[in-house]
Amino acid sequence: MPELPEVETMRRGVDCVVGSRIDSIERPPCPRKPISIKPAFGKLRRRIVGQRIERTGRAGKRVVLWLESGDALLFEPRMTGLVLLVDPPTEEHLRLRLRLSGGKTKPRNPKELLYWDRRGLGNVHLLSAKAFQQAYGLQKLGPDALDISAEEFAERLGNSSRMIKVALLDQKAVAGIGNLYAAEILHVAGIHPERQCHRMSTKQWEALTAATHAVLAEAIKYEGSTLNDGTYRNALNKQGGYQNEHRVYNRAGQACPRCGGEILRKVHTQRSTFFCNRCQTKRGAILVAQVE
DNA sequence: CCCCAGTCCTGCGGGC
DNA sequence: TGCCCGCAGGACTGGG
Repeated sequence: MPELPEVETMRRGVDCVVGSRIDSIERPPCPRKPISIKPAFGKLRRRIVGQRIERTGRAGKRVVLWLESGDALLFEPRMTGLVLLVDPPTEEHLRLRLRLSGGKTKPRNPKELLYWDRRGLGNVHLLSAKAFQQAYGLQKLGPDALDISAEEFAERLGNSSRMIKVALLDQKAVAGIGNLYAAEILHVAGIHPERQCHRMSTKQWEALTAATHAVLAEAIKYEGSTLNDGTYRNALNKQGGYQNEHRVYNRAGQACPRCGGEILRKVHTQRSTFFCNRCQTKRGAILVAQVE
């Protein structure tokens, strides 16, 4: 589930590792299939041990640690991965442990950085700066959803016949939006999820852009969404709070908080979509995006 | 190129 | 009480 707000919360949580040096990396004993690590563990270890962490970043739904060598160490949590500074939820799903030294003492001086992943769909990749550009440049990964403009949105998706809900999940078009926030964003924008991209008006692209920025910024403020399975945590193993603010996600059968209509669930490209059938209109009036 | 179905993975909850 | 199966959705692959 981690989407942009959760990954950005993780990044902010581990930002205090900047200035630290990586003393060692270990793979804790794990009875399960190991997560994907590239390059192979031994080579990755040789390239990162002894390196100072210069800064943190985010590439779509990946946390990036930039090393003094210029290499980028990427953590991609996919569904159930966590980047942590403290003890993980369970020992058995702990996949990597980086031991750190030096670095800042405020707000805290982390001694280790952990990668934990229950389902193990996530991965850890080390890329040179050049390889990073090739893999995550604007050709491969769209503009970040926090920054994208209405013009960029329209330029990248305006000719597509896809439904807007499906297109929002395309990381090449816009980076960072997943199934949960696509539903929330479209509800705030007042746009029906089945609206085809090439039928969207300029005003709708503007409403979509405003809703995207507003919903994601609000979700970051709440430190992301921890769903019923309780998996998602920030770097200090604390739950997010945005799940209590969801307008439509996982709320099929309940009343729309804006108009009182019934929230529906439909499946598009094998993913659940939640929306209000009354105030998210396929055509007609565009509602003003309102985020409290 | 564009688009979509299938795939991986684990834990949970519904049905029986 | 236990078993089975469907579902959750990140990103990638292959095929139409």
